[in-house]
Amino acid sequence: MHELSSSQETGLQENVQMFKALGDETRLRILGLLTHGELCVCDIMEVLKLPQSTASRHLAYLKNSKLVCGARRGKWMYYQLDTSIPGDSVQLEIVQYLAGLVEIQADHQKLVCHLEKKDKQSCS
Amino acid sequence: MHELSSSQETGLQENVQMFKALGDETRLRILGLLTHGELCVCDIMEVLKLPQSTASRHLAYLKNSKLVCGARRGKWMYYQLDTSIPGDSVQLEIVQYLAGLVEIQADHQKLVCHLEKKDKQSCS
DNA sequence: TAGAAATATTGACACATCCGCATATGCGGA
DNA sequence: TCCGCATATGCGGATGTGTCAATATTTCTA
Repeated sequence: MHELSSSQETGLQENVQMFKALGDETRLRILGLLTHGELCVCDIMEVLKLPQSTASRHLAYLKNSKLVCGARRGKWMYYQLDTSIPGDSVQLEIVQYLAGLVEIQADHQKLVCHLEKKDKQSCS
Repeated sequence: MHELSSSQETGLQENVQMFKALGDETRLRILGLLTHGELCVCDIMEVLKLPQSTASRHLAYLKNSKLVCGARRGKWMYYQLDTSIPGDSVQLEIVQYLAGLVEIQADHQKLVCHLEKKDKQSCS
């Protein structure tokens, strides 16, 4: 038995950190892309036209804020929305809300094109 | 007739601005207090122990980010959660989420005490 | 074990942001 | 119209943040 009320354990500071992470256009767009599923840094770089260090930095920031998580497979780091985010959390509500924004949808379209090109290359 | 998809009109930049506003502990606590209803700057100052200019600044920031709105009545400025926030919006979800955090609930308790004291003073 | 590819980190710069004092403004009452 | 209260704003200093180039690290492969 713990406290008697309040279901969530997250403190105010962690929420501040999360919102700070959300308070940047590039990071919102990255989150939007990750709605699509697991992506590696180079996908994000190319779709959003970011220099490598910038992409990597933002992903580290998002990871630090518990919004995304990453796993290395071989040379690649694959990032995705943090798998520990519960289905009924504000975090998820926010991400789904973002996915509805036109700018994010446009990015999503670019991502689809990018992934298709990538697939074709590895096939031919 | 406007666009064919996407119900909301808010652009990415406005959302960035909103999240920036949420990325500060003091502002989150102010929003928490405003869950209680309309408050004037001095209430917020006293409950959160903030210097006047700081309180006023944060309120201006929140107003600018469309999270709160204010109206002057006499010498006092009364702030409240922006009345144009729809009932099913992310903004409201976020504010309700905040209201569940222990730190915010503690502030709320302090506010209640503060308001009681204020009432007693004007009665006696 | 050397080298190449993918990613992370560091360093420097510009710029935004927070804070609180001091001051300005808006408003009501004398 | 002058004063005082509630609030807003200008300003300077300290700190935080985003960006990108350069460099370090990790991992695979030869």
